[in-house]
Order: sequence, then structure tokens, then C-alpha cells
Amino acid sequence: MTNPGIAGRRPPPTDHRKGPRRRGEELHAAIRSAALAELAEVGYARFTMDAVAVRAKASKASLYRRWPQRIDLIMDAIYENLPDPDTLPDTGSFREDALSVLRETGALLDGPAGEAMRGLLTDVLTDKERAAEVRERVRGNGANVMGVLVRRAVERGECAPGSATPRRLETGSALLRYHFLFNGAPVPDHVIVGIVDEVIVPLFAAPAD
Amino acid sequence: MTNPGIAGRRPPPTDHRKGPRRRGEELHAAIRSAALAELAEVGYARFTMDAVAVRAKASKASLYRRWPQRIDLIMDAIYENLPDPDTLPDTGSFREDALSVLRETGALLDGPAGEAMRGLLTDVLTDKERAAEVRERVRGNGANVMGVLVRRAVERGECAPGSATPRRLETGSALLRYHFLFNGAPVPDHVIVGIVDEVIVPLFAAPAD
DNA sequence: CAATTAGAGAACTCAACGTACTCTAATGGG
DNA sequence: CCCATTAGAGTACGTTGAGTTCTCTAATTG
Repeated sequence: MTNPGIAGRRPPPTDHRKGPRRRGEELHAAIRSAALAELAEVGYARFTMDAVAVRAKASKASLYRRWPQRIDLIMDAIYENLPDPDTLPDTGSFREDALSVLRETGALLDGPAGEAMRGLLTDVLTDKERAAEVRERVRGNGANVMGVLVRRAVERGECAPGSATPRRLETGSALLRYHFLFNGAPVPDHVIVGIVDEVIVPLFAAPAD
Repeated sequence: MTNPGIAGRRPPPTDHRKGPRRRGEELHAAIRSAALAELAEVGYARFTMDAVAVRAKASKASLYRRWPQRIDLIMDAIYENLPDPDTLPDTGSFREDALSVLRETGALLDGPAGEAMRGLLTDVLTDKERAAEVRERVRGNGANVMGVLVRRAVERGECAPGSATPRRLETGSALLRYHFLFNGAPVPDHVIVGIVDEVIVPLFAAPAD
């Protein structure tokens, strides 16, 4: 009622940003969580910073204070969501280990991480520095994991000694990604079983030359 | 000099679209060629209709008269640029055939077709109808080609009868695409040689179960 | 308490997709 | 040849979303 002469440049008497605000890590986590939910819901191509800000009930400026670009927020949300790469199956059977790993990766690809992979291919991996960061952050890549499984299987006599060549170690992962990228998620279980039984198991039973 | 009272709504006395114009198929081809060049130069993500129009010295409206959306122009340019899928190598050696096919595909991926594949993965293959069109237009896919090579090799006794399972037939193509998409072009020749010698040749020498 | 920081909401600029419009170069038919 | 029609070149426009700037003021700290 008594507001004399403070007209200012824009007199919005209705909006004054009242209300409780989150700060620091609490807000950081809320935004990241909203980003993951948005990615899962609309996919990579249709993911927008505006929508995430609305979902997180945050200001877009708060998003950009933490993440310089759209892709940064997406990748950060995904890194936070990756499973621990140190928990590998050890069933005593090479086939069962390989099946378990590929099924787990297939399930992962059937969520926001799979969507982010599509973005990786167009917006990230074509940039040298970002590609290097991704390779460092995503340590649980297929070839390393398969290397551990094969080493154990060689000791058990299930796989041929010296069968763990670079191209072979990549094969399971490459086939799974191929199916996901070109045919969509979820990768059917009969395909995963086929990859293991028709390709992986016989491939590592054969010596390399 | 004598132009009385025809002021019209916009009197631009300097621009009147003078000059020779192309029509029909000649213009169609010029636009498609410009699209291919632009894709090769700037990649999928940074490809713009404006740039293609400028490169083709055409009007954007002429582009949209023929191709409803950006992705339509990109895909049409790529289809036109695909090699004839009916020309397969037949060297008498399975290894040489496989090497030849993978090297040829690798070279193709090292051009605009590779860039378009990235776009496929984010903007096309997530759409059911467009995905079906792509599958029909790109008939020379890896598994079919490998199937022909393996059938011949089985007859020559180089590959095991019954070794041509679906997952195996996809393997070469999947590994090549994996390397292209995740590590960029060109796929080094030593990788291609490794795919053939470490994976493909032993894999098809082994019976399936 | 006062000063500082940073969060919420709004407004803004720009690029690019896609659309509409004007002027007029080609083409085809009578 | 002339006229009507088509479509091509260039421009302007609306919309969307990335990214930026600004204002107000809720939190935090000393």
C-alpha cells in the first residue's frame, strides 16, 4: 500500500521469488535426478534444458552455473547412474559369466544410458577431448570385462590359451551395441543367448592362429 | 524510367532475381550433390539446409519442395551414393573375400555415408517407419553379404557346414561399425585385418554346436 | 546485523528448421 | 508469337531451444 516512487524499470508486483530455495549439493542432485528422468522419458534428441529446469523446479541459470552445455548435464547424469564396474559375475562357467554380463549391459542400454549413447555418437565422440573423458569415466567397457572372464576361463580350461585377442574381446560388446543401436531396445534375450552360444563361446574355445 | 505509381508494398529496385535458373532434374541433382559435399565437409550434426541451399545456389524453398525435412535430403543423398550391392568379390579365398568386403565398407564409412549413419542412430532408427525405409533401401547389409561369402566358402571346404548362424553373420559388420562409431574414421587397416584373422576366419571354421 | 552468494523466474539474442511471399525466368499450348 | 502457368531465387517471417543476462531476494557466513 505504501510504495511511493519506487517504480523501477519493471514493476511486477506479483512475482517476487518468494519461497524456500535449495542450495549447493541438494540442488545439484535434484537437477541431475531430473535430467535422468527426462532422458528416460523423452530420449536424447528431445531432451531440453528447459524441461529439466521445470522438472527440477530450478532456474535454467542454475543449470548453466554447473554444467556449461546440454551434453555436460546429460553425461554427468549418466556417469552417476552407471553400475559399479568392479562387480563381475564369477559363476565358474564361462558361458554363464558372459551371459550375465551381456544381460546386465542390455538392461542398462534399455534405460537412459542407452539414450545417452546415441548422443555420444553424434555429439561427443566426434570431439577428441570429450571422447577422452568418456573413455576415462566409463571404465567398465566390454573388452576389459571380457578379458577378466576369459582369463578365468583359460585357467579353468574352458577357453583356449592365447585366445584373448583384442578383436575377440570386443566382439560381445560390439554385437550387443549393434543390436541396440540398429534395432532398438530392449535387445531380445534370444539374441543375447545367440551372441554367447553362437559366437562368444566357440570363439574363445579356438586358439588364435 | 517510366514506372509510374507501381510502388507496391516493397520497392527493391536492386534485386530482381535476374539470371539463369535451372529446373527439374538438373536442379534436383545439383542440390543432392551439394548435400553430399556438405555432409562430407561438416558432418551430420552441423549439416544445415541453409548451407546446402547456398552451396547449390538454390533457394531453400526449392529444397523443401522436394524433400519435406532435413533428414529426407540427407538420406536421399546417401542412397544415391551407395555402391551397387550386387558386386561381391569372389577371389576363391574366404579370407580375401571377407577382407575385401570389410575394407570397402570401411572406406564407405570414411565418407558422408558414415556421417549419415550417426544421424540414423539418433533421428531415424528411433522412428519405426523411417527405420523400415532405411532397411529396404540399404540392401547391401553386412549379414546378407557375409552369408554369400560363407556359402561359397562352405562349398570350397573353407568354412564349416552350418556355421552361418545369424549372430555370426552379423559379427564382421558389427565390429566394423563399432570401431567406426566409437573410435572414428578411418578404421585402421590393422583393425580390419584383425577382425578377419582373429574373429571371422576362426569363427566360421567352427561348427555351430 | 550486514555483506555476500547464489537461486528462481523472466527476458533476451541468436541460429536453424520450416513456411510464406514477391518477382520473374522458363516452359508449353494455342 | 503471345499468354498462362509453373517453379526457381531471394527475402522475410514464426517458432523453438541453446545459451546469456538481469532483477529480486532467500540463504549463509562472519
